[in-house]
Amino acid sequence: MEDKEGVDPASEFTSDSSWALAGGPDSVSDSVNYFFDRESNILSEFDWNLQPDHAEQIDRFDELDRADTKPYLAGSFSGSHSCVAAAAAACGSGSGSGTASSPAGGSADVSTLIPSVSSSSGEDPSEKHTGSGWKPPEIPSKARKKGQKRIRQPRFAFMTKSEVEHLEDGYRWRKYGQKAVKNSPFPRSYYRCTNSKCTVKKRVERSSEDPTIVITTYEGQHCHHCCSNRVGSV
DNA sequence: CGTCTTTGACCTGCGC
DNA sequence: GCGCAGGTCAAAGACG
Repeated sequence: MEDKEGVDPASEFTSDSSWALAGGPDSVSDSVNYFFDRESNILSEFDWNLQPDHAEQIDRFDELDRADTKPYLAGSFSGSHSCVAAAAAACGSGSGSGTASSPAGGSADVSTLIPSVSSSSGEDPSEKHTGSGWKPPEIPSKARKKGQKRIRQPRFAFMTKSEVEHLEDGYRWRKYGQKAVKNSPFPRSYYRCTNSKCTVKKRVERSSEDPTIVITTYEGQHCHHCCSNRVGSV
């Protein structure tokens, strides 16, 4: 896994069956594109200091889990849930990393940000929890995992040119796992929002081709106010 | 003392 | 059905 280099994680996003390049007319609807047209604005409204001028330096990649979710994506973006997903993504992006112990805050040199959005299933995000954030009253976690299908929440990924992996975004995150990923010498870190009621998760990994690029993927939506869990206001 | 990171094991999904 | 890879859990240790 770790000795297989040559494939950029970003490529996996687009080549993998569960990750499709969005933004194209044959992959998503106009409504989705509409959203993508505005995504940078959305991010800009948060803490991320997006620099559109640099956005073209790196291929944008979006995450769409399944073909059958596209209709949902399209419809939702023009509806209400889409806004939730979008806002969640933006919220996550504008709040994401920044673990209390992360030094990223000041040294991160964010020169490039390519936001992307994805939606996995059309189910209620509030029901999609496999982590400690959601604990069924009587079903053991393991039993639940066996009997309940894992459902992905809307995801939002973007690449950042930074020397540090953990970019300060205002929210507090707790690392719950790290795995070596195939085709990449760099491990992937898994973070979860420290807010016990929040289901947002984040994955952080470096591009194998360009170690200076950090790929951050947010999944889910903050169930609390974007500012309620921030590390130091603003 | 509380919070967070680390790390190995386990589980699930997916392709062959 | 099997094997691989990704994702999550949970115990233990470290740190402030």
